Amino acid sequence: MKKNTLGSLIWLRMMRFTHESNNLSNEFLKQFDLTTAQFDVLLQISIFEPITQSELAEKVTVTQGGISRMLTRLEQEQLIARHQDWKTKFISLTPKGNEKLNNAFEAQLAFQSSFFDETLTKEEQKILYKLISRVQKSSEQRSK
Amino acid sequence: MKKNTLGSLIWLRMMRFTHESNNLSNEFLKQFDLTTAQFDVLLQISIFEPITQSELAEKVTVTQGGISRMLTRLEQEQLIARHQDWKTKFISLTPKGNEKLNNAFEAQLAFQSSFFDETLTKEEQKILYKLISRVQKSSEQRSK
DNA sequence: AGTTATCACTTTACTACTCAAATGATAATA
DNA sequence: TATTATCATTTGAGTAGTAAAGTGATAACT
Repeated sequence: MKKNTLGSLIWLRMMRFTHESNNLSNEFLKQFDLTTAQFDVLLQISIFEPITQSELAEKVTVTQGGISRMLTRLEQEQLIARHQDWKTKFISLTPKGNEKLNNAFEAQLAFQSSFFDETLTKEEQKILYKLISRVQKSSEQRSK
Repeated sequence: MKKNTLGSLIWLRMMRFTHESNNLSNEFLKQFDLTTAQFDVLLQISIFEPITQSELAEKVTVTQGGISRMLTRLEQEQLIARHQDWKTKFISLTPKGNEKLNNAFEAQLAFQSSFFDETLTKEEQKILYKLISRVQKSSEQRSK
């Protein structure tokens, strides 16, 4: 019988949770005709616009190529605009994109929160946030 | 300025962390010629063998179709065997698969653990495990 | 006995990602 | 002014996942 470490158990639970909740979130966002990834990207743009593609790629942990294709789709749907300045393309939300994000925003945040509100007290959530933040920041460092 | 909820902040951190650490893990497992998903599947098989494909699919949160392809690949590399009994295929590790898993096992668990050992005390890890377990179990319920 | 239902698994068509080579606009150099 | 370098973005080829239709072996009716 193989012996697990505490860390590996945490790792497994987190992987399962993010996978399951990502699926549920995709299902949920269908009503707004969005995917979880698209919501994430639109939200980041709304916070940081105007932002370049490479900066955006880094924020959402997708490769350059991935972002390029993703934005092409979002541009086709007229949710974002790319304004080229020399070699850099600055991304911003169109009014339509902004409206779509605003429509989905509250519902999606409530949806995300529900996973934690259902099972944890406010105090526990604060603790969880502190712990996971430390872990995430250190893995972010490692990724470079 | 949009207002985040605590839950949505936790959600984002977790998504980022699992994505980053999954990438790092894939990189790490290259030395064993495995992906994170394959390691996960081989480990589940070693624990539950003989196991059917649908049971396995549920354990690793991949669809039936996904598992079917994945196992076809693993079978081609002779890491697993499928033994058909009526309509059900029972999956088990081959000696080669078992050896490969054993080779990678300790290193991979140490690797997974390192994310938490680096930043959290043993006590904090226990707390994190308890909290994330509760959250994951409830999302698992919802997935059905 | 012949038809229909069931059920685990496979396959098709599609999507979205990856890496790495190509593109294209400008800057720097000769 | 022609050539080369730079660098953000795009694109080509490949991989791995999904949903849903298809397959095939057996069970269960009529």
